[in-house]
Amino acid sequence: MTRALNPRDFLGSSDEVARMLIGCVLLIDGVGGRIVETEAYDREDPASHSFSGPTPRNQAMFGPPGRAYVYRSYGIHWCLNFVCREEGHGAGVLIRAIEPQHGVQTMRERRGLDDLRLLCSGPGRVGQALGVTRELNGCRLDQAPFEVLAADDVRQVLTGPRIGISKGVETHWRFAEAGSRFLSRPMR
DNA sequence: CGAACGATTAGCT
DNA sequence: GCTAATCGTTCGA
Repeated sequence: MTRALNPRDFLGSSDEVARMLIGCVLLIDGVGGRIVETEAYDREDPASHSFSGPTPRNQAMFGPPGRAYVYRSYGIHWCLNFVCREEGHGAGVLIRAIEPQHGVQTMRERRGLDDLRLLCSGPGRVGQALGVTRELNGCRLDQAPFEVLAADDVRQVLTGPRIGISKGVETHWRFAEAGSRFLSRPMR
């Protein structure tokens, strides 16, 4: 039996939650799979959207934990975060890569690709494959259309520097499942 | 109000 | 490896 995560599971610091999420299963309307790569962000973190305080875009990051924070990246991609820590803090975990398991055909159609390895290996790709849109911003992760299931097996988690940021480079808050073929980039 | 800049990706060299 | 695509958000004047 796999347990569904509830808001209490997201009370930890963003790096703790980001590590915990590796191996958990994320589904949106039944489509998704195993989370294999995450990154943590926090209010006291110059790389974070929340660093300069609440704005219209990042308000979900300052809302209750256990909900989604969705933002548009480079004017093109929808990226999905899980809000964590206490309400008002501004902490979150970016879902960077998933191992496709459920609704693979739907994901292939949304992505216009067949290659399993390229379906969800990057935050923008995850958004497209799982059908993430602005409407999901602020939605609870323990209610439809979301399902987040606790990891049922433990594998080694690697850490390293986050990708695509210019500040906070020294904070190694990227987490990935060791040996996964579905990472956005290999973990050194 | 204008302008710079992304928590990226795909496609080409 | 390099860069265009593409547009909402943020910040300075």
